[in-house]
Amino acid sequence: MTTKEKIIDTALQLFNKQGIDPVTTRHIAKEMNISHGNLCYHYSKKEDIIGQLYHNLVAELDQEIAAIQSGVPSLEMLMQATAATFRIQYKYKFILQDMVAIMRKIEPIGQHFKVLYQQRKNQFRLIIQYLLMQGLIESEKVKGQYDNFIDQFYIIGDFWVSEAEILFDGPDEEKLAHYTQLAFSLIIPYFTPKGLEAYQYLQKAHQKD
Amino acid sequence: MTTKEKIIDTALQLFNKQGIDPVTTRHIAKEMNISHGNLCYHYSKKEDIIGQLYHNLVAELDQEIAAIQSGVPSLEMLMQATAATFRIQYKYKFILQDMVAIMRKIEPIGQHFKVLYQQRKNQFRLIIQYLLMQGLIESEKVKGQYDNFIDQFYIIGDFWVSEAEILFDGPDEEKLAHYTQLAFSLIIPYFTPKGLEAYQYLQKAHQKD
DNA sequence: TTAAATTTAGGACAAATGTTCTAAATAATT
DNA sequence: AATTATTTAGAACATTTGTCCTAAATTTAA
Repeated sequence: MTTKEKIIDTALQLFNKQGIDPVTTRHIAKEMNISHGNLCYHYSKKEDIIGQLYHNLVAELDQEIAAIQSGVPSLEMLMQATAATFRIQYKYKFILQDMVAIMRKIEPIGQHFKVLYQQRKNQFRLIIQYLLMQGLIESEKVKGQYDNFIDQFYIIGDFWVSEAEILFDGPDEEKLAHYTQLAFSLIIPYFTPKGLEAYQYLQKAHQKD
Repeated sequence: MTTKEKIIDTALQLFNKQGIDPVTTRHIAKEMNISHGNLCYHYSKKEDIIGQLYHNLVAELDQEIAAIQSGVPSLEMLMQATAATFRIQYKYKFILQDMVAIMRKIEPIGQHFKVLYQQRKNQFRLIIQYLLMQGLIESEKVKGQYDNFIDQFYIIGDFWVSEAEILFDGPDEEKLAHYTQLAFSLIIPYFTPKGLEAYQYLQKAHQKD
């Protein structure tokens, strides 16, 4: 691993543990036993490190989603995509926990996130349409209901890490499983009997892993 | 207004606009045209100011909720409580936007929030029971469904301000109305036909205001 | 009115932070 | 083997921040 990579790695650990505010470039350098000057040679500003980490987060998400979406859309695909997304988000949890502060400090990230959000929303719309066509979820009781649903899903998807940091005591794997299930269960009340059956089947299959 | 009150007032404005990190005690003092020494006489530490503001948030929430809950439980009550809560949360939005950072910086707040969360959850459980008894919402399709629902509701309730800061362009009142509706609409898929009717009636009544 | 308490202004000081610079050490290239 | 480029360490510097102190000004109480 190059020094540059190790800086990113160490910074991620420290940011995740303490948040961006109390972690300085000097702390990162000390943690990995290199000089402060050396660290500044690679990343002269803390913002550059955060920017790189945000870039890595997005890259990992893109890669994972692309891999999953290469298959046929299905309920299982949605579950897998959710689980994969949550796992990656948790890996970079400081970004979501300090989201507003980061967006204010580094404007381009805020802009990018906005675009990304629209893309994700459109992707989700396609999946909803698929689930409707397959008769797995009911048609809208109220106009715009599924648009609301998507917004709700993404708020929880972006901020469960913050809520978990404050409220959840327990190992990371349990935390991840709990909140993945919590978010995904948003869809349950929309299921048709057929959809519910498919969901419960997948749940059982997943528990065997 | 005493100097002490004005400090709290000014700090709230600055924190809401810029977040806690970039706002220093000197900025607050300068903003209100008093000396830095004077400000430190009243609040020697930034944490004390944040603590006071958190205290005020909780006090306002308690007061509002108590007033609303003095009446008979109803769907309208739940809507009013949601709207009132969201309004107060938005007034102190920096607390929710910088939640994780604040909890880490000031541990007692984190502890208090945990307790508060359990209280709110229990209150909500009572309301759910009431709505069930009145036949306004369906009984659980899946065990633990309404517990999940409450958790989902509170994640959105706590973090819509963060999402809105990044994604929503528009005046505060619209923002507030949009996210209040978004959170409340979580309950729609659980409505019985009777519940849906009651909801739509209340929606219309509310739009006339 | 006088004495005491409170409030205010301004400065002092150490510690921390972001940033830049220089020179040594190491690696790569010719 | 020589030289060029890259990487590293360490120091230096201005700024900022939290904290404390003193003395003046103002208000309150006796």
